[in-house]
Amino acid sequence: MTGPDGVASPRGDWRDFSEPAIPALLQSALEQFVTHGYHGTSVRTLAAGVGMSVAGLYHHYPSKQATLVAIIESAMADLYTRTLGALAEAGDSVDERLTLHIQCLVLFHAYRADLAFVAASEIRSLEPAARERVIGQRDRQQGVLDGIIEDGVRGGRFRTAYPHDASRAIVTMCTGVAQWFRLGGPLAPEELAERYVTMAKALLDPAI
Amino acid sequence: MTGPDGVASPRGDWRDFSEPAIPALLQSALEQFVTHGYHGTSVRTLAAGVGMSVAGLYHHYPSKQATLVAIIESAMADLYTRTLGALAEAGDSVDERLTLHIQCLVLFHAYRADLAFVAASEIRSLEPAARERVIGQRDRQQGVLDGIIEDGVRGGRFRTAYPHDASRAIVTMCTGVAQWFRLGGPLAPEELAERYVTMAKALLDPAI
Amino acid sequence: MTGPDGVASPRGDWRDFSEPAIPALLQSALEQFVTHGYHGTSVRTLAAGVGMSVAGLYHHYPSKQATLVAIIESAMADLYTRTLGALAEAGDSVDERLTLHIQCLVLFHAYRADLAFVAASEIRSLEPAARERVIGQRDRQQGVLDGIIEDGVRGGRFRTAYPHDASRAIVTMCTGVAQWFRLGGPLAPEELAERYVTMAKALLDPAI
Amino acid sequence: MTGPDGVASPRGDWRDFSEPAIPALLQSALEQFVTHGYHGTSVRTLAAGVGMSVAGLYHHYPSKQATLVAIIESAMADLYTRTLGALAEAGDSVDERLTLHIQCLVLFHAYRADLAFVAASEIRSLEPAARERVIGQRDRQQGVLDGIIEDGVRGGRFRTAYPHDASRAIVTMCTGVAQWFRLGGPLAPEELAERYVTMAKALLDPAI
DNA sequence: TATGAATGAGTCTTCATTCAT
DNA sequence: TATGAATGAAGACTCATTCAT
Repeated sequence: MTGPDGVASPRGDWRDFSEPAIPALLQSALEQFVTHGYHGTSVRTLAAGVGMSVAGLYHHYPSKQATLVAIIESAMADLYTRTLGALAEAGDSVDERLTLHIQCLVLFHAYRADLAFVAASEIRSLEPAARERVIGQRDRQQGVLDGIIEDGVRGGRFRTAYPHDASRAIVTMCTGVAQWFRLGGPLAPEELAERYVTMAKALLDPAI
Repeated sequence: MTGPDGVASPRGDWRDFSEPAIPALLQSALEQFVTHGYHGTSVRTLAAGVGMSVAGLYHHYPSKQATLVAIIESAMADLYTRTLGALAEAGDSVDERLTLHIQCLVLFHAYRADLAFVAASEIRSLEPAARERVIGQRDRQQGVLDGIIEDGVRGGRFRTAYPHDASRAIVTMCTGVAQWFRLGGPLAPEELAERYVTMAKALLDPAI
Repeated sequence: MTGPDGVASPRGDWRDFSEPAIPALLQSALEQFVTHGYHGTSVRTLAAGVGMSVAGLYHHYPSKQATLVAIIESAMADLYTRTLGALAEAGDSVDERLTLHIQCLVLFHAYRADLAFVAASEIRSLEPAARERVIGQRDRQQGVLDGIIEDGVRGGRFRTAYPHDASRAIVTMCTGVAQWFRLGGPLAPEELAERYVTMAKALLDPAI
Repeated sequence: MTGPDGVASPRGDWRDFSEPAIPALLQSALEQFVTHGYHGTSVRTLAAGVGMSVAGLYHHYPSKQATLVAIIESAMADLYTRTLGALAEAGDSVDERLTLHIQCLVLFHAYRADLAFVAASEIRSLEPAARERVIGQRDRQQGVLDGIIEDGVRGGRFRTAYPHDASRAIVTMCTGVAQWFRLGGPLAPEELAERYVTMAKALLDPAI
């Protein structure tokens, strides 16, 4: 994604996580959802988390459910936009597409661990309409790696005998980053992403 | 309990999932926890799920929390017991230890997907005492693969440059099986386990 | 009350508190009613108090209410029987009737403090039929002192200007013994009774 | 607040019971506690008593227990403040101190019978922290009469041979007023108080 | 915008009681 | 007698939400 002048803009770069992903109120809600889950969080503690009255909170969001929807849809949109950015940068090379896509996945799940975690774990707490929408977005997102691997297998670049299982395994291990990675630890997200690229490639291309 | 060949195996075969893991009441609770989460499940629906009155449920478990504790601790114990069985069977070979341990992990997360899922996702819903206990068990379980990989790297069997990240990635992809695998699908757990063994080995031993 | 041979018998003597007033089960219930009140005591703790199952308790008393009725009616009957014994012993002298009746009241509220306390404080917890019965017994009991004092005033023995208030004050201070007196303390019930006789007489016969 | 003569009395006159002692919500709760006891009263009837929903009640008090605490502590504080007022008015004379203190006790237990009754009978229903606090206040209150009587005996004004028992008896008969006195009956609290002063003095100063 | 007060429906849990064994 | 298992009703309390101000 490029800014109006055609120069890669911070806001549009899929590697840039300097801007907060969601407004402060949702960020506070997100932290509570991570810790106690959606159903384990009450509107009262949500309001307390932003130093607001309960009624005041309802001036920003019409319901507790609406905050969850806003959080999850923002997460899905953010990741998908970054994914498109990575793919655009990669061009046609399967190898480059895999590399940048894995990097994109790992960076997102490392920098936006909370957001990614809730977006995955609280889909079940969405009311039907939003749930279906989000499930569609999730499948579309999942399909990206499937497509890359299928292309790579067809083109002889990857030798895996079960591309679909490999894709699942790779997605799972990348999204799993959100469960344990903490910013400020010994490893920067970018280094971790490099390692995951290496592991994914090895996994797709077993020695025999 | 005896194995298929009549040889006594004191604690059951680690590959055997024919016996139900938990009593019917907990099984019913488990299914609701999977679908709606612990906090999203009420004792009313819990009781209805086993065709019992609410008060009747309290005759068997002193609290809703107690059912969660029973479920999670049973899961942790079951997996660890199987892990010990697999390691015992593997003997000293690093290769065999890795192979059987991965098989054990995948079989458990495929056959006991619900149990494994709740044991991982609802630790946060445990009250402090049980939570600490379970976290200890989880870390002990995690340490098993760490140990195998460290041994393999030391002995030259694996060439990975970051054994700890590789261990995390492998554990994550194996436990991730619980999120999507369904019994009765195209692939038997045993076949899936084979594939994961292959992928794990490739991941630990990249071409370069 | 005299035994079959006409000799004053321990069991019939209004001064004798050697026999337990109520069976063990009721005694245990009584203690809980004193500590937590009738509504603050559950059938489960009642059963636990006598080392019995809940269902077992229902073989002895048909309901929780029945234990309260048994306790209170036994208290009322015990006190009234003793009162009759004291009056019979006193004969016609107003002075002697007052003396022995006060002694009887104080001894009962000292020796049977728990019983007297619950009989007074839990009348409100009785269901209507038993409540009315007990209120009748209480009023009859109260009337005894009223009668003595009226006689004494009429006969010029007491100079109080408001016999009814004096009667209330004396009854109140005697029954109040149950709230603070403990057996085994520095004063024996019999000594206390002597003192209360003196105080009651002074109260009924002010200097001017 | 000013007395009838226009002289400022910082905390109100100890003889003045024209102001309600507690807010309407607590007054309603108080009446139910008198009739059914604390444990015999449910939050549902508590709410119904003030024409409010259960949840509405929790907007004002965080728990049922909190209403009991508020009631009892308000009773203890009210009585003690009045007691200090009476003592201040009495000056150094033992006779005057006794007179005004008895008057204060009787007026309080006549005008605030319900409050006094619950404050005495439901101490056992307080949770430990509040219970200890209230017991301390009760003992302090009890100590006032003990002190006056000790002074009177030491100074030769009272001839009782057992001042401590006499004090207990007097306190019991004064607090007992709350059990039977009803406003609007044949006797005004002030008249009753006069009579109790006379009886207490007689009791403390027996003819021989 | 913001909030204190309010609420119907729901939460988990305990109640007194019953009954088959 | 005795009891483990069970239950409908009620217990205290919290829920997400509304609304007058």
